[in-house]
Amino acid sequence: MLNPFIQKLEHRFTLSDADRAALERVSAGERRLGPRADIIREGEIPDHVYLIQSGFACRYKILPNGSRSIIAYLIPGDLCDLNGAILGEMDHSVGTLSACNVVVIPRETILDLTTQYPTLNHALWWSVLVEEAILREWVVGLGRRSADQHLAHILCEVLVRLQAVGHATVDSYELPITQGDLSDTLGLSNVHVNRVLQELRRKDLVVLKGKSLSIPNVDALKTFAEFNPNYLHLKPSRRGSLLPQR
Amino acid sequence: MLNPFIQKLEHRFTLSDADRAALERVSAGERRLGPRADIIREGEIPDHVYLIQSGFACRYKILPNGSRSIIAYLIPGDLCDLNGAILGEMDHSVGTLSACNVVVIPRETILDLTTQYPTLNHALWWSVLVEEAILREWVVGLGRRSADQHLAHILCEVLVRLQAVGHATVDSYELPITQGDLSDTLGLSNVHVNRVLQELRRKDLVVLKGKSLSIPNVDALKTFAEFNPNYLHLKPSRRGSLLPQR
DNA sequence: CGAGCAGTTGAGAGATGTCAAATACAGTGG
DNA sequence: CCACTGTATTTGACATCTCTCAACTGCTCG
Repeated sequence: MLNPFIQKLEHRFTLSDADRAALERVSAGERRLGPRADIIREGEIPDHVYLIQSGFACRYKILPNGSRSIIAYLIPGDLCDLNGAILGEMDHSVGTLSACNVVVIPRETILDLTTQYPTLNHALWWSVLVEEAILREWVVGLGRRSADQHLAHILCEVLVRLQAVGHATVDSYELPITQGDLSDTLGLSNVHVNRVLQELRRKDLVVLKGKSLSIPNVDALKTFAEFNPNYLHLKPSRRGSLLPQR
Repeated sequence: MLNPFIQKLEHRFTLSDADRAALERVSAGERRLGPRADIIREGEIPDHVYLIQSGFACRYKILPNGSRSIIAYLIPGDLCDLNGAILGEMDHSVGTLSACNVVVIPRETILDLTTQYPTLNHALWWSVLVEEAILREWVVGLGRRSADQHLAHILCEVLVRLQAVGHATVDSYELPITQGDLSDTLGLSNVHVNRVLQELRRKDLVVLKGKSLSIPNVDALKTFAEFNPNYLHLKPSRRGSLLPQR
C-alpha cells in the first residue's frame, strides 16, 4: 500500500484508476528499519528506489572533520533516491532519523512508470522539482534568516508536508528527531539549538514535549517564520499539464 | 548556436547528429541583457525557457526585510526555468549578475525534445538533478563549512563548471560579480566577505583582481576547500543510460 | 536501580554583524 | 585628456551571535 505517496500526488494530479493501480503494483517488498540506520550511502549505485512509508529519514553528508550536515528531511511519501537511479553514483547518504518503514521499488519499475504512464511521469518530475524548491528554501534559511526564524520556518514546512500525507493534525505532529538532528539541519551547535527552541517556547510559538510538537497558534508561527507555502507547489498548477494536450 | 549547452551535455552523453541538430533548432531568438536585470520574477508563469549563453546570472529570493539570498549561479549552458516550465508558477526569481546573452526557447519546443529524443530527455533529467546536487552542496557549505572554506569551495565549483563549457583556463576565469553578490551567496555581510577574501589571498590560495580570478595552485585550493567534484556528475555514469536498453 | 543518552545551564572565547569613514576604481561629460 | 560622480572595496571599532567546554538534570529502558 503506497498510501502516503498516492495521497501526496493527488493533491496536485488527478490520477486515473490505471495510474493508481500501477502505483499499487510497484512494491517489491517492505523493510522495517530502526533509528539511525543508513538506507543508502554516498558512493553507492542503487539498484532500487526506496519510498518512505512511515517515520523520518534524511539526506546527509559527513565532512572530513566528522561533522554532519542534514540536507533534506524525507517523510512518508518521499522517494529516497530517484537521483541515484538516474545519475548513477550517490553523491550523498540517506539514513533514518526515527524508525521507518520503507517500500523497495526496483529501478526498472520506476523507469517503466515514466515511459508508460504520462501522468505518473509528470508526477515524478513534479516531486523532484518540489524537492529542489525545498532545497532552495533551506539555502535561504541558512543564508539569510535568523536562527529562530529559520527553525520556525522548517517547523512550518514539516507541518504542511506532513498534513499533505495525513500525518499531522491542523496544528500538531510527531517530530521524532533529536535536538542534535536539528543542529545538523540548521548548521548550529546543539547548545544553541536548545536556546533557540526555548526562545520559541517563551514566545508561545511552539510546544515541544518529547517528540510531540504542537503549535498554539499556527498563523502566529507562520507569520513569525515569514512562511509562504507556494514553493511546495501542492495546489493544482495555474497552468495545465506539462504534457502536450492532445 | 547553443555551444556551451551542447558542450556541457557532451561531457556526459554521446549525442547523435540528430540530437545535436535538434538542439541547434530550438532557439526562438537571443536577448542581450545588462547587469542586474531580471530574467524571470517570482510569481510569474514563464512561457519560455531561457538558456544562458554568456555571462553570470543567478537564482535569488528577496526576503521581507529586503535582504537577498542568492540560491544558485547560472553560467553559460545553464537553463533558467525548466522548473517554471513544469511547475507553473516560479517560486523564486532569476536575474543577471553581469551582462548576459540569453537564448529564448519556447516551452513547447522543450517538451517536444523530451518526448521525441530519448537521449535529450535523459540529458535534461541529468541537468535538473545535477542542479539539485549543487544545491545540496551549497546547503552543506552554509551549514557546516567555515566561511573561508565555503568561499573556496564555491570558487572551485565555478572553476570546474566553467571549464566544462570552455569558459575557464586550467587555473583562472572571469568572475564578473561583486563582493556584495558573494555576500548574498555565502550568507555573510559584505564587510566580512572582504576579510575572508583577504584571508584567502594572504594564504596565496587565490588572486582576485577586478573581475579576474586566478588560482596559483589549484590543488592547494581544492584541498583547502575539501572539494570533491563527484556531485557535478560530469564524467560518464558508471552505469549505462537511464533509458530501458533494448 | 543503574546506565546512557537527550536536554539544559553557565561562563568565556571566537566568529560575524553593524556602523561609519576612507580609499580605489570605472564610466561620463566637458 | 581631465574632472566628476557613483559604485565597489577596504579599514577600524565595537556590538551581537554562536561556539566550545564542562557540568548538571531528567528521562527511558533494560
